[in-house]
Amino acid sequence: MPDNLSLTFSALADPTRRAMLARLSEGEASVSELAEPFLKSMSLPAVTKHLKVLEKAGLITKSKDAQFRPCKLNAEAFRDVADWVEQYRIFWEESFDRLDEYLKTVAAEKNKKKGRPNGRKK
Amino acid sequence: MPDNLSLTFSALADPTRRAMLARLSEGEASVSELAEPFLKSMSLPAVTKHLKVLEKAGLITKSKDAQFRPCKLNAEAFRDVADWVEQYRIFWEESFDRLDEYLKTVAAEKNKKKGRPNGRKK
DNA sequence: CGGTTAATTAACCAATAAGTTAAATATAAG
DNA sequence: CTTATATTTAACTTATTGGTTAATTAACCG
Repeated sequence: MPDNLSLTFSALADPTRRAMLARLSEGEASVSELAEPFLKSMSLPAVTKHLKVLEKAGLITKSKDAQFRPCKLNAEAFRDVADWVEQYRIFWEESFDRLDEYLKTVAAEKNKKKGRPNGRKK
Repeated sequence: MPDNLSLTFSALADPTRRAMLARLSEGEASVSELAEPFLKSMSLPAVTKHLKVLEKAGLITKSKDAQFRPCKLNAEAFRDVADWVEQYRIFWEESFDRLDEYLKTVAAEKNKKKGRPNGRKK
């Protein structure tokens, strides 16, 4: 049983599902509305399965309206992803001096623990 | 052949791999250094495989230093994830009025296209 | 050179994922 | 009640994933 974040990332690792999320970012949609762009390339049960994956990952919620099942985005899962990636911001924002500085601070704390790896030959 | 973002999310969908990335956020590490916390629970070849997944996803790069293969984070893939999730920010930042407003604008644009789904019974 | 350490490759296995078609369920509507 | 629409479930297939052990490659060290 994978943890939530694993479920979420796993759900996002599919372009069909990401396209469905993109569609939902423009508002609620029923299963068949969501399915419409994909029916050339996959069956309806396949769509149902994708939606189930998104639902289990907490990325969407489904409700009932007559025979329809309107879906919408669920903020929390997106926030979880955003929070996770946030901790790496320093690595992708090109401020190499700050990064370098940062890496040195962590390294310094670390060297009290075990003096092995970072002395190299050459 | 999945697209890059799919590869990346897929690589992130595993707690072992995310732990490796966390370790690398504290600085470069060789394969065996990265492996160390996991050797109780998995073999070295398993670690190699995980690293290969991270590498193919562009999340890390490997270099050579004698018989060691120091690994480090690769900013771009993280930026891709951050950029992707950014487009959903409005959904997870609790400004429901703005969200509501936003959704209405998109809906308005949309209603010129097809007048079906949003009239409801009850 | 011969041994040791670091890491990878090969061959295999079990579980999961992503799709299929056919059948079933739920609700609305005539 | 019957039919039509929306969606899901079941059963099955194929490919991929994540792990294993055994063998191999690469580079250093005495």
